Amino acid sequence: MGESIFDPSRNKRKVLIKNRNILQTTYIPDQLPHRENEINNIVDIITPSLSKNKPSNILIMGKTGTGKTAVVNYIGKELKKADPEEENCSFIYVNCEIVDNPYGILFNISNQIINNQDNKIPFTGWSLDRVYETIIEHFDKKNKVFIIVLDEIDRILQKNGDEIFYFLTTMNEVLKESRISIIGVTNNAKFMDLLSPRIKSRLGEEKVVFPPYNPVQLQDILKKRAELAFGPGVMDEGVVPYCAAISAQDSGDARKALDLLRISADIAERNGDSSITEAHVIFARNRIELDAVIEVIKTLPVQSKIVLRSIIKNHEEKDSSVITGDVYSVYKEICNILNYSTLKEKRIADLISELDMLGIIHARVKSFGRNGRTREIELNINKDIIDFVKKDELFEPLLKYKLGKQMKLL
DNA sequence: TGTCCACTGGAAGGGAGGGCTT
DNA sequence: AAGCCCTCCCTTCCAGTGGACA
Repeated sequence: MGESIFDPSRNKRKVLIKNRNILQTTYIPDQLPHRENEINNIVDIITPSLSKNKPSNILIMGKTGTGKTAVVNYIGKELKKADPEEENCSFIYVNCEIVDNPYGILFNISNQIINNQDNKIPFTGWSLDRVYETIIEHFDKKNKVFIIVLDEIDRILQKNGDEIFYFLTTMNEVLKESRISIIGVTNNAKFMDLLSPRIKSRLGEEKVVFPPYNPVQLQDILKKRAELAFGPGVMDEGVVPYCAAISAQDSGDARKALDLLRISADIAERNGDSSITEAHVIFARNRIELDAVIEVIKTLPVQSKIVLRSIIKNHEEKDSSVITGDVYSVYKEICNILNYSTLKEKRIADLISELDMLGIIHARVKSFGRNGRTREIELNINKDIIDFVKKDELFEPLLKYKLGKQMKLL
């Protein structure tokens, strides 16, 4: 019997994280420090639901990492405590970042209210009208209040307009027994302005704004979580204040602060270090930034990758401004070499805008006078990430072609 | 002062691909 | 099998535009 490769002595790692779960951003803590006002506010508004009365619709606004989602889910949990059998009200949560089309949202809602397999709505195939009517039927059967949370609600608007909101907010006029109430959650301060007037007033009956956490509050939040997640003496004193300071600088985002703490702990653990130090935090900060961008790039559709590759090529070959037209001509050549179909100019212009929104590039519209008006495109990623893009196996054929040398336009 | 460039930004529509219904 | 429906990706069309240049 030989030695197993899983020899215990090989694992010199010291366990620093007692309860990893608590540091995840999906974790709903029992207490949400510094959000008491917001919680009270919302509870006041939706309390009538416990006696089957329809609460006002609410729009929750606040920057990312200000605890909106956590608060909403916390309230959902508490609501269930107050009404365990869901006799008077049910809480439905939909994340519109994941499902961002009308059918998907209605499908998602229906899944949470229909428990009988046979009556389920299929995930595609039906007309919206039929889905809508079926949902109403099911709502009405239950005779209670449904509180529907639409998290990241602005995502729907971007792609689909506001028809779906009209659907939802006018449902009460058709419902006989039940009532529904919408809680919209958004980090887009201009969301309201983008809605048509008839929907604006319905959706925003009540507004609750979540201000960013200040450094002291952030520190407090981190400290409470850290106490639960780590054993005693595992963390240097300066770590929490440091994480808080960094995150406060980057706009008071508690999620980022928590990530920072978790990744720092991970790094320390993996290193076999016996405690978490500020050095780990610095390390973690760099890694988070890098990982986030790389993840985005990895998951880019092929055509977008080719566009990005074209932009990089342009920057390597040109001293002057890189504009949409430049990108397009290189894009076409790359497509030819790789044997991919070439999309039209308009589509590429749109893909460039998307890369801009993802933060991978900066593309701003600029007029070059007689030379027209178009986008001036800058890269917004560092050398390491550029290399990462170039090494994508998708672009392997380019190596043989000495791309650029033969390009007429460059 | 007007012209004109190289697009932008918005809208509308096609068609492939998912799947339901009859 | 034929007919619907919804979504996604893409094309086509077009009016609009900031500013260098004549």
